[in-house]
Amino acid sequence: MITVSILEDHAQYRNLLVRAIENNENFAIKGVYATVEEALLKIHIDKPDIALVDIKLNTQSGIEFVNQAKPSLSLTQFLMCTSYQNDENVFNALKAGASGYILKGSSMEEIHSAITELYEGGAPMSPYIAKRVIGLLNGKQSNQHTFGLSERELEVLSLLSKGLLYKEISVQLSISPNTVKNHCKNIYKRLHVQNKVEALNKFNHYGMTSSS
Amino acid sequence: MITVSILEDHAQYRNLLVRAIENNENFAIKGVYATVEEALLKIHIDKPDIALVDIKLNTQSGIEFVNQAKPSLSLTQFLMCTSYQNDENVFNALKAGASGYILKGSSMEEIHSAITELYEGGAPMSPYIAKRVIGLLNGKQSNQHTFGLSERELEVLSLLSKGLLYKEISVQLSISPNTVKNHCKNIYKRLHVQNKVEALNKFNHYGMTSSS
DNA sequence: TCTTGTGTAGTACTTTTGGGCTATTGTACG
DNA sequence: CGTACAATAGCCCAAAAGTACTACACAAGA
Repeated sequence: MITVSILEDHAQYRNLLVRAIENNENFAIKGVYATVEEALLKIHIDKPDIALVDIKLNTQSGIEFVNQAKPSLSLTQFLMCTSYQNDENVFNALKAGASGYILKGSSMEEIHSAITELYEGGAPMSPYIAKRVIGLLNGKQSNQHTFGLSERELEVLSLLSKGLLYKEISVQLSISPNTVKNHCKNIYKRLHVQNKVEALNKFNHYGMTSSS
Repeated sequence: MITVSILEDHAQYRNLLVRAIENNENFAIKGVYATVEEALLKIHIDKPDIALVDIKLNTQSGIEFVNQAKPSLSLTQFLMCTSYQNDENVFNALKAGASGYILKGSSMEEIHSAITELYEGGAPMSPYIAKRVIGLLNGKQSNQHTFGLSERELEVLSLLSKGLLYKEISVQLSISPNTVKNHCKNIYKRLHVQNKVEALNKFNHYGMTSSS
C-alpha cells in the first residue's frame, strides 16, 4: 500500500486527483492540502510515501514547498504536477529535491504508473528534462571519503547537513539528544573543526551526496 | 541529416547497427570503428553528430573512450549501447559525458528515435537511471539565483558558509555583531528557513556560494 | 584477559544563535 | 516631500550548540 498526500489549490483538479488515487486499491490518501501553509503543518504528521505537489500554486510555488518540506521528510518522495511537459520549473523542482513529475492532462493510468514507478525507485520524466539533468551532472564528481568517521557518525552528519536540530536528529534516530551531541563532538574532533558548517564544508569537499 | 559514427568491437552487432543507420535516409554513417584506439584516431576527423558507443568492449570500456574523446569533440553527442537496462556502467557513462543509451535488443525504430531524440536535445534513458542521476544532482550547484537578497546579505551569507561566527563576521566586515545578527535574521526570513545550515542548503541549491 | 573503539546517556556549564522588538541614518523612487 | 528600504545598532530573552567531563555495555583484537 502506497500512501499519498496531495497539495493542490485548485479544488476541481484536487478532487480529481483524490478520486484517481482512491480509485486504485494499491494507493491510500494520507492527506489533502489546499495551501502550502496547511501542507507544511500537516505533512510532517501524515508522512506519506509520495507527495503529489502542484508546481504552480496561487500563493507560493510548489518548489518552495518541496524545499521546505523535504529536509525533514527523508522518506517522502515528491512528485510534481505541471501543465507543461518542459516547464523550466520542473527542472528547478528536481533540483529542489523532487523525483519526477506528471502532466495535468495525464490519465488515471498514467498517474498510477508514475506513482508506482517512483515508489519502486524510478523517476518519471521526459527525455528533454533528463538531458538537462545530465547537463548539470557533467563536470561534477562524487567521491567517497569518509575520514575516520563511523557509520553512526556519518548518519548524524547526513542529518546535520539537512539543517536538523540535535533534538530533531535524536527523534529520527531514536536516541537521546545528548548522544547526538556526543556524536557531533566526536565528529568535530576528527575533522578538526568547531561547528556544523565547518564540518559540512570539510566533508562535502570530498563528495558524499549520501544517496539515502 | 544526422551523421553517426559507431564504436563496436563485435562484428555482427556492428554490421547490424550500420545497416540500421543506413536504412534511414535521415542518418548517414560517418565512421565505423572496431577498437578504442582506432576510434580515438579517426573520430576527430569524422566529427559525427552522434557517436554510438558500446559500453562493454573487449579491450577497454566504452566509458574510457568517452572520457578521452569528449573533451575535444564538443559537438558530438555520445549514445551508449548496453545489454542491461540498469547497468551500473550506464550511470558511469552518463557521468563521463554520455547523454543517453540504447539497449542492444532495441528495434531499428527504437534506435532511430533514440538518435533523433538525442539530436533534438533529449536524453533517452530509463526512469531508474534518471532517478540516480537526480540523486547525484541534489545538493549540487549551477545557476545564479540570489532570491531577493541584498549585496550585504549575500556577503554575510558567504562568510556564514565558511563557518564563521557572528562576531568573526562582524570583524571581517567592520560592523557590530548585532548587525550581523540582524542580517542573518533578514536572510532567514527571505529564504523561509530557521538556521544557518538550512539557509546555506537552500541557497546552494540554487548555485553559487559566492565563488570567492 | 586487557585494551580499544563505538554507541549509548548523563550532568554542568558557557557561548552562540535566533526571534522579537525599536531606532537612526542615508538613499532611491514616486 | 513623503515612502520605502538597506544598513546600521541596540535591547531582551529563550533555545540551541558546543565543551568538558563521567559512565556503562558490547564487540573486536592484541
